[in-house]
Amino acid sequence: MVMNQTIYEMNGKQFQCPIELSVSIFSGKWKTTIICQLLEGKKRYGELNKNIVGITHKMLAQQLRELEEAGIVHRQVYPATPPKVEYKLTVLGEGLRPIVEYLQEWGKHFESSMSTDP
Amino acid sequence: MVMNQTIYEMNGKQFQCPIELSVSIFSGKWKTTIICQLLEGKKRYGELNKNIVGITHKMLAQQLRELEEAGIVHRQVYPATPPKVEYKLTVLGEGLRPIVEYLQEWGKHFESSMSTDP
DNA sequence: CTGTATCCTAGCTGATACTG
DNA sequence: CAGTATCAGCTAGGATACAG
Repeated sequence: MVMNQTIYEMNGKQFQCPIELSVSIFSGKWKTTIICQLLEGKKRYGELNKNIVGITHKMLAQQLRELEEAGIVHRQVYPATPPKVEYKLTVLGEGLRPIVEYLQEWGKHFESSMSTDP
Repeated sequence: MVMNQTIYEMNGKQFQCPIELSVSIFSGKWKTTIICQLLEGKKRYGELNKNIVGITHKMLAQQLRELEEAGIVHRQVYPATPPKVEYKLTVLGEGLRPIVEYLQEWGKHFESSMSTDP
């Protein structure tokens, strides 16, 4: 059963149900793309920047920071020159895999219904 | 396996994978709340407006329209005075139920990790 | 290589009033 | 009852330049 009416709060934002909270986690233009990337495994900052077409330094850094603060992404710094930073999903982040896979299935289903339904 | 790099297009917006497309469907401040409501069953406009705390006419109408255009919500008008309009999920929309339920579970898990993790 | 800091804009969102 | 119209504010996102 799907709940509602209860008010959840996090970082000053309010949510009417846990689902809103979850969705707010990967709302943001690049969050899902980043998560997709990291579902493939550990990645360096530069790799992400190269793989994710169109993203800017600012947005990549910012969205990574938000994912990190949410406890979804772990940031590993190797002190060296030049610096090396690796990002990977936390256990919590890995828990998103089934959702992401289901979203992918549903997205494909959605696409095909678009061509036959309108 | 999670795909990427392929470009999907819909309504002029571009997506790098089906997941982005899916997420874009229920991104929007009230979309998930509306979907939650309709997962409980058919609802009238006034019911939604009453149940969803804080939403305005404009946003409710607008988000419902977008969900309708995406083929997630069906709008049934009963010609009468005063008018009566019912909204319900389409088959495609019902397909979101497992996602919503998983998001709820994950959201709760997320909450508890917030209190023990930081 | 891995970021910050600034500045700027489009578009989402809300308040309010009006309508069939 | 179930919307639409208009206007205004905020904020997410992008371009660009700078930095450790």
